[in-house]
Amino acid sequence: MPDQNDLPRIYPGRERDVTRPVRDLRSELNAEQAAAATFGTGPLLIIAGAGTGKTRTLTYRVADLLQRGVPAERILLLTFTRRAAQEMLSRVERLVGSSGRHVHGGTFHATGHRLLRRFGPAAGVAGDFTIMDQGDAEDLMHLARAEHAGGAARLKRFPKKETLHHIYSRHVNTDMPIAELVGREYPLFTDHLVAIERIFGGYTERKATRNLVDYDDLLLFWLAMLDHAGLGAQVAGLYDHVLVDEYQDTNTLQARILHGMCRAHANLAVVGDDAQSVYSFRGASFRNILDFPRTFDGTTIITLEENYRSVQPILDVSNTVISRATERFTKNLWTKRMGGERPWLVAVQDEPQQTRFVVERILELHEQGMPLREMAVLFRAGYMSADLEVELTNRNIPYDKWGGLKFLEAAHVKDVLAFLRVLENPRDEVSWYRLLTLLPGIGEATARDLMGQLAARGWLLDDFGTLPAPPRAREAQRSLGTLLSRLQGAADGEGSVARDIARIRALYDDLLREKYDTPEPRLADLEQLQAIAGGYPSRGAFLAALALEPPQSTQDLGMGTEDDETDTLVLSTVHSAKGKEWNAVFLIWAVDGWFPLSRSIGNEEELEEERRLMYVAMTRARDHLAVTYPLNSYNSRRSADYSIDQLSRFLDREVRGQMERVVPTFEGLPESPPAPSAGMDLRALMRGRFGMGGGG
DNA sequence: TTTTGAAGTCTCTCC
DNA sequence: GACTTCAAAA
Repeated sequence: MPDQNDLPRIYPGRERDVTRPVRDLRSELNAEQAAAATFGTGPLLIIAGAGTGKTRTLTYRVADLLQRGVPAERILLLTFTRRAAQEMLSRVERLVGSSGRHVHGGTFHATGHRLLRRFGPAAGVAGDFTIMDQGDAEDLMHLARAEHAGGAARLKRFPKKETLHHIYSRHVNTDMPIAELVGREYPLFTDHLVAIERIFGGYTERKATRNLVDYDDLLLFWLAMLDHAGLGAQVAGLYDHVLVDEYQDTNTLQARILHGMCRAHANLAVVGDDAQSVYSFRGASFRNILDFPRTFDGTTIITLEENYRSVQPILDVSNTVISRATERFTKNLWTKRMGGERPWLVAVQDEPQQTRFVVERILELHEQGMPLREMAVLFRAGYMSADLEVELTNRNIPYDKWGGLKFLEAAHVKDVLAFLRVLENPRDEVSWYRLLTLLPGIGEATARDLMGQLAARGWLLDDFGTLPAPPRAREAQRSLGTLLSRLQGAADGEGSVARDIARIRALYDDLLREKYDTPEPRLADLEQLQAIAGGYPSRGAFLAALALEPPQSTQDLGMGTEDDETDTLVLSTVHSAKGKEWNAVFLIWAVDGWFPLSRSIGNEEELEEERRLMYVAMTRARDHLAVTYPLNSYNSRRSADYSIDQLSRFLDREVRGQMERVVPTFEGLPESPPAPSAGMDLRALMRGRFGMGGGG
């Protein structure tokens, strides 16, 4: 591992090396950071703006605790993503040496999972439960809906499984009564409240009898364990210090868990920035961070405002954008990084030109010596990078995409995993449903009927082959039955999961080839899945890891290789980019309806969240920021039309005044389609703008 | 009654 | 471009 900070390792082992002086961590931080890092005991709230050294402060606090003699395994560090946890723990390790390795760190969900595996059996939760991801949970909700909706589901205006799951999850995470939630967010469905609650009851019941656990349950059971008469004290007694990153993205359920975990000592340090709260769809509320001092008596508040990341012009624009927020609590950021380039506001004609501008500017910066890994292209939603990805591939520019549609969400990958999951948990109804409907001649109704019979017989895998399937499905049923029985008997061990997948594919690949015209990319996905599986000792370990730590990007699938070695451009949704920084950032599709997304327009709260999201996007940049907006876009709804697009409403007159307007010319590149005659001369819109400046 | 094919309807963010 | 809904076919 590269020791970038070339810091001496003070703690080679668990014992402090008394021959070396204790490192003065204060000297490496500013006054506020140092106060936070070396703060003693009791609740601590650190309000930290973008780029103010939030991670650094938290990392140093962990190091300071270790230096003060707190055993590493008595420290719990909760982060929002697994990426953040890994990064912080490796920084701690660089700072204090290998003792940092024993700090417990991870996401709330991963930590809840670990505790549930360990303590669940004592609280009546079977230890071999299967974790459902969101898609699985929605599928189970679909089954519950089919059973419990009654006549209501036949109506047009009845919530879909995704909506039901969303309502359920919000209810669980925020404590808001279902009636209030539905009334507030889905007034259309208030007539169906009784049916909705009945479905939720059925969903919960199904989870229990099928030994399934959804993401929310990982938190719910954690809280339940804390409230448990026998276990509570044991679980709460695991840690002496709890630290939480991105506190503005926690919800009330998580706050209650923290309250329970720290009830004996109140040694809870949280870091957050209300201006970067962008996960309200998950039940998070930036009010949570405001309520912190009220929830935890005697809270000390420390505010970090000096930004070490961005040059002043980038900070100016970001500050102006966020200053329009109707409610905010942190102050403006400032920096000593004076000078620097003003952010570019780039008007392009259409998507192909936007793509071309981004690619050429990236190549230009790259030729000037900036590594690709120091640049990122950000966008509001995963699908918005499609055109760019094609072009990057054509030009052989390596990139790594974060966020957006994930590998594991692809139907064919889920299909193969369903085989493994049924083997691991024969009661896993969601996976049975997938497998059964895969067979010819078996649809939803027959699948439900067969599952009913399977349940009646006690979910024995070997019974599957004897079930009365329709004649068309007989042959496929027999081969599936044989396969499952055979795999069930196979032993775990080195490479066993990859071997299982190979056997599954012997059956499944043919189905795949029949189903799709071009099965090759999907077959390649399965190839990769098989390769990843090679690194796990058992099906259970593999499945749990996939649910909680999904490969974050297409590159991550390349297995354990350190990404630092390869120079790769990052494409990312703004959400996935949070907490990261790059030398040059391109924000594409800064168009009203795209950013902010049109569905948020008209809803004040959602619009505010979009604004914060824009702020997050801009503050990722250190030296260069370019915001691009196509003047017109191909509108798929009315495919013959181009629409004239508006620049994002967040880039108002004052913001634009702080930016450098740029219109790329693309001389000698005639492939670009001419502007369509939409009744308006688009070039007229561009008139009065500056030429492409600053470029070299 | 159940499955399948075709037209129609949206399209997000993450553990 | 993926998924739901509707209508016809088995």
